[in-house]
Amino acid sequence: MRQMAANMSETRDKIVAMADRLVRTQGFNAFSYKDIAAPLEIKNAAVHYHFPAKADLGIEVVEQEIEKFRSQTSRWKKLPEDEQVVKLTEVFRRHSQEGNICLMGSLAPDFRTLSPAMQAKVLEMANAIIDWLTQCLEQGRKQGRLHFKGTAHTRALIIISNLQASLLLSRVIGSSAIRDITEQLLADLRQK
Amino acid sequence: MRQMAANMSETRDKIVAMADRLVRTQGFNAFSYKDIAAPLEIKNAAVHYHFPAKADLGIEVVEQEIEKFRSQTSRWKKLPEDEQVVKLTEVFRRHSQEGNICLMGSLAPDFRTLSPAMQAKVLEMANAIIDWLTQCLEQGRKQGRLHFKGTAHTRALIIISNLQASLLLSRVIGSSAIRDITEQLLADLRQK
DNA sequence: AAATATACTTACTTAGTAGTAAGTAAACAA
DNA sequence: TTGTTTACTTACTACTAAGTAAGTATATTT
Repeated sequence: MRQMAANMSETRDKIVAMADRLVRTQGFNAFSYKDIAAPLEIKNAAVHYHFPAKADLGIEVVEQEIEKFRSQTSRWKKLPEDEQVVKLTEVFRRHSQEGNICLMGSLAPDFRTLSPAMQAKVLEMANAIIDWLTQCLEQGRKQGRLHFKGTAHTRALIIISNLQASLLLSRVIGSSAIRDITEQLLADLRQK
Repeated sequence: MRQMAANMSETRDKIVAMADRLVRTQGFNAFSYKDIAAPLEIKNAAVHYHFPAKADLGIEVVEQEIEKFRSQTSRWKKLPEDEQVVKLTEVFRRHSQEGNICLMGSLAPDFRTLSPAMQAKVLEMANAIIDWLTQCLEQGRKQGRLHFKGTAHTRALIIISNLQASLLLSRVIGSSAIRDITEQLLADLRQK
């Protein structure tokens, strides 16, 4: 009657994937271990076995997101900077199509209700994205491929804000928002 | 031992004000009726007396926000359009100083967990803000006071995204974000 | 073959949460 | 003065949440 313990932590991966989806679709405070356990056909306590506290699960989700982001951006390294920014917007558009919002947009509203350790992880994620985009914009301007006023850091904040919030807005007013916003953003950056 | 029933619905107003604060600081799904009742020194059931279900309370909070927005913007009517946009950014900066995020930023992540009636109210709020800013930008461009590429509607979406998300980002990476972002946004709009 | 570790389940506790039914003091209206 | 409405409180129900302790089948090591 017992299930195969086929290979180690297959269930663990499924739990994290489900949690990731739930954080993005529902918000961190709006899902429970039951919402993870039921569809995977395991028991509540099995989730607690892998992640004793909900914060542990949240931290893992954020950590994997940071990992994913770093590996994606490093794969774009050889592309010209304007193409790299396009890649970034495509990541967000894909999320939008799946009905997901970005982790930052989902976790920032609840930020104060998160454990200190999880807050730290979210900050780490924010900095990873901001630092990468700042670098990319700086470099792109030097190469004459991107054009914008002000510091690269402030421009990075503006662009990330746009991407993040466009996913939120899309959910309320419909998915055309993300397309319109990203297209205009790229046009702004490309024009001298 | 009973309290004065001094004037009608004084308590009701306090409940809505407290709910508004809690939605903005914690998120709609992260506060309970106890969090409202305890600091007001009333009982849980008193909140249910005024707002039978949590969604009723949420709807009232959003409705009052729409009301507040309409009355504010109508007071700016005589100002030049660029000044009106400045006023809008000031509203957001003030929220930032109080540690609040905007209602849209707080409710959009949880959107799918909200009742249909509340979803409709949130959409109404989004449209009120977008429509106003679209009009304002359109008019400002016609007057030669504001400069931007693309449609006024898309530009309105971009600016609202920025304001909204800058409050979220501020919470995670610190409050300098909102200042930097709003200043750059205004500079962009003013420059030919 | 025995001991141990892994990956769970069963069964539970504790602590909320939204929501309700019934009662009550004060204000107000007929 | 009686009746009714307003604005609550008291005391609950039904449910869900996170988290835990103890047991068990399988796999791995010794």
